[in-house]
Amino acid sequence: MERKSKATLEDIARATGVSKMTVSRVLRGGSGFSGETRDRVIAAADRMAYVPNRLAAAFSSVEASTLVGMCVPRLTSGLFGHVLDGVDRALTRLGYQVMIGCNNHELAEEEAWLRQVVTWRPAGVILSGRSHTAGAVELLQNAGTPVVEIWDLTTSPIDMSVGFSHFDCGIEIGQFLIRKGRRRAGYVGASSRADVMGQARMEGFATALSRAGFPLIDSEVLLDSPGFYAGYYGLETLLTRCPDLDVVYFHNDEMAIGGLAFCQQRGIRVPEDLGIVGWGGMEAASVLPRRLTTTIVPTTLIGKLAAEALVARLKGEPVQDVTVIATRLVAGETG
Amino acid sequence: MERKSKATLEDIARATGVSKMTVSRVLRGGSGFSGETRDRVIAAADRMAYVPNRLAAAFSSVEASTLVGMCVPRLTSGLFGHVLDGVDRALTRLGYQVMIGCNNHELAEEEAWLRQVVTWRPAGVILSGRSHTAGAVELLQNAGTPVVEIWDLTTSPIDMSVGFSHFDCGIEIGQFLIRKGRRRAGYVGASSRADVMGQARMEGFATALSRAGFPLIDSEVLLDSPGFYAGYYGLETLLTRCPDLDVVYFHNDEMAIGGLAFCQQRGIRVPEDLGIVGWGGMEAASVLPRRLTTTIVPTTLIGKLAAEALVARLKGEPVQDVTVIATRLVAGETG
DNA sequence: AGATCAAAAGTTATCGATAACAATGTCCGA
DNA sequence: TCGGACATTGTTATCGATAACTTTTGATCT
Repeated sequence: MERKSKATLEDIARATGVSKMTVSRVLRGGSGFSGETRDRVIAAADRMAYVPNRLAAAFSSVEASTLVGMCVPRLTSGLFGHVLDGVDRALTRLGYQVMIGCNNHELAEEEAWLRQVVTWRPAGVILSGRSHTAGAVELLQNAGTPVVEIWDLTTSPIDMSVGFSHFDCGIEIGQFLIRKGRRRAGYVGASSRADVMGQARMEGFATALSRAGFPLIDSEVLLDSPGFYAGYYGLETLLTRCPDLDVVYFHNDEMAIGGLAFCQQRGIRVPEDLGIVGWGGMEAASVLPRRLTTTIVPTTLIGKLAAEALVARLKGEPVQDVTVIATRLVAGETG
Repeated sequence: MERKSKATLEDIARATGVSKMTVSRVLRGGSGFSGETRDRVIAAADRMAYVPNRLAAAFSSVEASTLVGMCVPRLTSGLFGHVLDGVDRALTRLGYQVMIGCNNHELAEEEAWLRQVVTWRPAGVILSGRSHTAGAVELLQNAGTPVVEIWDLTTSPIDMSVGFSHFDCGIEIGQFLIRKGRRRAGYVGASSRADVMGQARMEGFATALSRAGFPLIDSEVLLDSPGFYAGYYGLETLLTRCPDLDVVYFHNDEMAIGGLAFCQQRGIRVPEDLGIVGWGGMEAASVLPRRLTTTIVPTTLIGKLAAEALVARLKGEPVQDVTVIATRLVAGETG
């Protein structure tokens, strides 16, 4: 497979009898040329199957980059798939390209990814979470590009932040369950060391319960990926230790569905014998026989707003540093 | 936020007292320098927080690009999330960066994405599916970069292919159901116009049934995204027309689970009254009360092999053009 | 008609790296 | 001690676009 077409601005310029600067101006659609030249240039570019070289463009002028880096904790998570989709749609529409990365919930991997990404001199970067290594922060500050931290709200972002408080999600669910009369609550999670967000939800949950006078009885946090199996076996382990819990809050919906499966298996009635509460708002959850009690996170919206904030900053438009996203508690039938 | 560090090879060269070519050689880890120079250069680069400019590198020599474009039909699909993960892990490990795109199952959107991607002069491109617009194919041939088409097997790839036959998946399920004694089968799908792969599975399914003498009774293909709701309502519609079906094959697992939910709602016993069969191998499916009958696709593996094939070609190593991936029929308890 | 000014087009320098080639220097055997 | 082989280093040109500046053209107005 050999590169056939390799027309450059120069070639088009020669073919049209103008200078390559004029060609550049025409193709970027600015001003400084007559209608007649424009037509001739465009016709020539078309005929010669001209493919612009954005490498050269981005290289010659920092502002010309249309590359945005986006790093998520996991690519296989349903939630982040939607975030990514929101980002990608918005950025594609606005003429940008997305370079992805996945940090597996490890800050060090995020930094490693960033070190690669900044070599491409991206126009901006979107990160998930508000915790980063010192090296990562320094790298970004030196790069001088706009940065949006999403998902986990921070009031003192590196640059901009679009997200919500995981702690508050936990608080809200805790208060809700107390109102529903639950008194003996447990928590089942699963995460790598560095997952501060699930941790924050659990802490919010525990805080709300304590304030109400019925503290969290026990929790089981597996060092595993937070999926269906972890929910199933996590609940089993927790109930073995504390058989008399009356509600369990899970790290996410996948795990809660695993928990539901365990209950069904053991003949534990939900919600009569045990309440099951998830988090995140997974599509699957809505067609379960009983609607899952959970918190819905507007994932696509977060992605979209993050992308738009980034582009606004790039264009020099005013942007608010912190965008708070509202999550929605769905009462469901399992809590 | 201002760009602070902007050290270039030139700066390091000056600081070290060598030429920038020598610095370039050291930092790329080739040969042609003494151990002493290497240490001094590396120390200087470190001290000056040197960030290589891959834009300049890729620009000056075509081989230097470590950028790979990857286009999937949907970013929110669980299956493609895993494919993407497989690709990303493999490419990251090998020192490449991934630029993503999403075509929403529309060939025209794939071409539009490609037009943007090739301007970055990527080292290679991974596409999903084997159908592409004429413009897209021409673009790729002119670009002269390696291309891997994944997911849907083609024996005459643009360049390389890693995938499996959707038609054969349908055949296999059809034969399986006939062996199990099913005689009155239906199909429920959902897709955009251009989704040839779901179409291929249905055709394989219908072919197997016809060969056995019990042709496909009816099918319902919604113009909707192939999710839980589409499965639920698609089955409802199909059963209204043909109440006496004894098995239904769904476009994918999500839809099959929607179908299961409908059965549960209506008191239809599965698999006694009606068999429910999915496709794809969704994690969630494995913790359902009854294990879903489905075909498991090794998504991550496909991504990994596609990435590795691409890199092998880039390094000039021998690569087989077509890699056939085995899918696995899981008998389950719902078929 | 000449002055004025804006639009249209051209010129030159530059971004930061790499390729290709040239120029040293060093060591060793003949 | 000479010369070749090889390792080390330097020089020059180049990739394709854009920024900033200059020149030309043409229209308008007094």
